[in-house]
Amino acid sequence: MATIDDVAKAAGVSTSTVSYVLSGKRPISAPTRARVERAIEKLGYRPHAGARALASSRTNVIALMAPLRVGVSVPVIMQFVAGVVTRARDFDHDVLLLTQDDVSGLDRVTSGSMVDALVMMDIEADDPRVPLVAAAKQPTVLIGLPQDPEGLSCVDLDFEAAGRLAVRHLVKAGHTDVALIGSPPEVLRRHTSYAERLMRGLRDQAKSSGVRVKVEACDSTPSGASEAVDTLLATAPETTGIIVHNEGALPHVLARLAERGAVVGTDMSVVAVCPTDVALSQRIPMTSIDLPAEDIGKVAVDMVMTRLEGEQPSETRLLAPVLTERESSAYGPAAVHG
Amino acid sequence: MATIDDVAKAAGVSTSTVSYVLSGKRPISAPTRARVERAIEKLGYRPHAGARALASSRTNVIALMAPLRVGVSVPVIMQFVAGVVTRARDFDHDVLLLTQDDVSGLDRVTSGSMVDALVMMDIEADDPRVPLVAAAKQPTVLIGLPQDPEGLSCVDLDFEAAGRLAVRHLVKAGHTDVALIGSPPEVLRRHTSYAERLMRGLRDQAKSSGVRVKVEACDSTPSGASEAVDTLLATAPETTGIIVHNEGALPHVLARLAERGAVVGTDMSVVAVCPTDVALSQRIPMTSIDLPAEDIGKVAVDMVMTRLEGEQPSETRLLAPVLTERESSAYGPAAVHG
DNA sequence: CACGATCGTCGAAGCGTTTCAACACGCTAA
DNA sequence: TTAGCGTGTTGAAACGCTTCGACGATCGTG
Repeated sequence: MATIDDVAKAAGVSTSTVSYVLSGKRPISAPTRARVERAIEKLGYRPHAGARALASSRTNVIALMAPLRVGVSVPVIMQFVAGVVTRARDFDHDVLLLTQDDVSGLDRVTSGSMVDALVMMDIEADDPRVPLVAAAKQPTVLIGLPQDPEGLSCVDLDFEAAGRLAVRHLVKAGHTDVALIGSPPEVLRRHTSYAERLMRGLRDQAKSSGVRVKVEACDSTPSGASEAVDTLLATAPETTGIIVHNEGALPHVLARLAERGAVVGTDMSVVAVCPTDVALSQRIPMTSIDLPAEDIGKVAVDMVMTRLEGEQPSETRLLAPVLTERESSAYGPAAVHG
Repeated sequence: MATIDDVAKAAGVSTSTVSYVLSGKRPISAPTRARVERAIEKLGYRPHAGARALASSRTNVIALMAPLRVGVSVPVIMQFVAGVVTRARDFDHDVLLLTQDDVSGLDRVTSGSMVDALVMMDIEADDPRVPLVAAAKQPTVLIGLPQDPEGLSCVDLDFEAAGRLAVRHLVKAGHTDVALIGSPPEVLRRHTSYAERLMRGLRDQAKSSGVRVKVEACDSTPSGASEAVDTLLATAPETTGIIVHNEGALPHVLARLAERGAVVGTDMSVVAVCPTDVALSQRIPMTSIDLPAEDIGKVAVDMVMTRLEGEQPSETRLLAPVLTERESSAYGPAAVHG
């Protein structure tokens, strides 16, 4: 491999000049720049990442810690990841992938100066990783909201607003008895904050709109979904509007409703909280509140880069929810009869 | 951050001694080792990754190029990725994530010495990336089979054997008219080799078993699946055994079959080629040929590590398919009537 | 016309490791 | 007694880059 010295020799300049051509940190005359660039081209020169990291204490790599196995809906994760990776490239950074359970990886990549910054997904209310990265010298952005962000930046969909929005939509359509089919019990047990935030918004809005609301946890399996639907229909038979916040269970919820003879879009309005493409790939196009996973990933990178260049203060950004009406929701009984 | 010199000073030895304690490349007496280890502990010392890479030309990072967006079933991709990442950790390596479309990333990470080796997923028959990595100094393992591996190692499920196995299973159950609902047209157009290999095995076995076989491409959408089922039932109404090799379409294929009045497991036998957990999360547990994505990812890392330590020759490993009988396949007409 | 800025370039000192050659020491063997 | 050997340790030279301070040349300004 050619080194910067080779390039300098070939171009008839000093190594520092080559370095400044590359980094643009000092003015270089046009002819010199041209000669250097030609030499780089000819030799196929690439700076050695390690050497660069050593000299500049910048790696141009960010770490992304993602839940690679557990229940959390896989397509959603992929979209986050895709957003992070593509946006990172826009900033000329690469992405080192860490798994959620590899907690020691945090120390490894931060203390070892392997990365310039971190992005962590799927944050729990009392996440043990938060204090670790808060102590690191690298800036970190959390996707999700911990109880105590400890000066870290956070970004997420505003699930509380999403809960309110979903209920308002159903109320406006005349429904008076609504329900949530939500996350799996283990997610709730971990106090993953998005689940709780959605419920809070839901309940607030239901209260102020004067409608009844029933909440069911739901495993992301066919049987889990069936069970949730069955108990819902048994314990709150007057329900005509359902909010589903569980991508994995969604198809099975719809299937079970069909089996039970409820026609979604007519007898029963269903609003999903999920990425748009998931909403569109169901048996009928779902009215949904978009979970803009890829955007969130991108915003996370934007935030991390901002903190990397200036000593910006930390911030929390909650993206406003957007509801798109499709074929799974319709006017409910009160509106019909009223 | 503490450096190796700080450790050396604290332990009262030279820096090289500390280095040898860390790497184990030279014998160190027990007492010295103990002193050094204590110093490391006390100072919370971590070697600087960049410095290490510069001096040793080893980064302890491997690159993984994964298709982060397109049609290929997302859960399957995740399993590959999970397999690669966890196995890499077993070898004390981290994973740098590249997206499939970022072809220039290959040159960046190889020429820039950012990684020790590469793993590339979703290889097409005439993949433009193959010559690139073949020219790199880092060893590479391909998940999938290109037309010309150019001395690179490959690993994949033996899809040809899987095709034969699926047909044999259906034939043994008495079916005489079988069909494949396969990959989306765009996958076929790209000549992604697994699709073609499965079809080859399928046709071979059908021929030698004397059964008829019909092949339908299929988009991974509800409508695509419905269409495929409809044309199949229209053009080959005598079909009683279906092989589905399309994770995304699978649920919709089953749904459409149900709508059309075909009872899967009784009127119609269906064999899926997909990861076990996908097979199990359908409306009924599917008879399936497992696509051991996580294992394949792990094997890929094993192979890449082998090539990293010795100058092993390249090899191609095709994993033998395993069929597990569940509730979606049953004895067909010939067996029943015969 | 002399003065200080500004521009473009250079030399050299790091950055924190690994690793090679060398050496000190205590043995054994001759 | 000495040569030779293995064991454990060391000093110093890379590794390839960035960046600081310095310097000559060119410029505008009073």
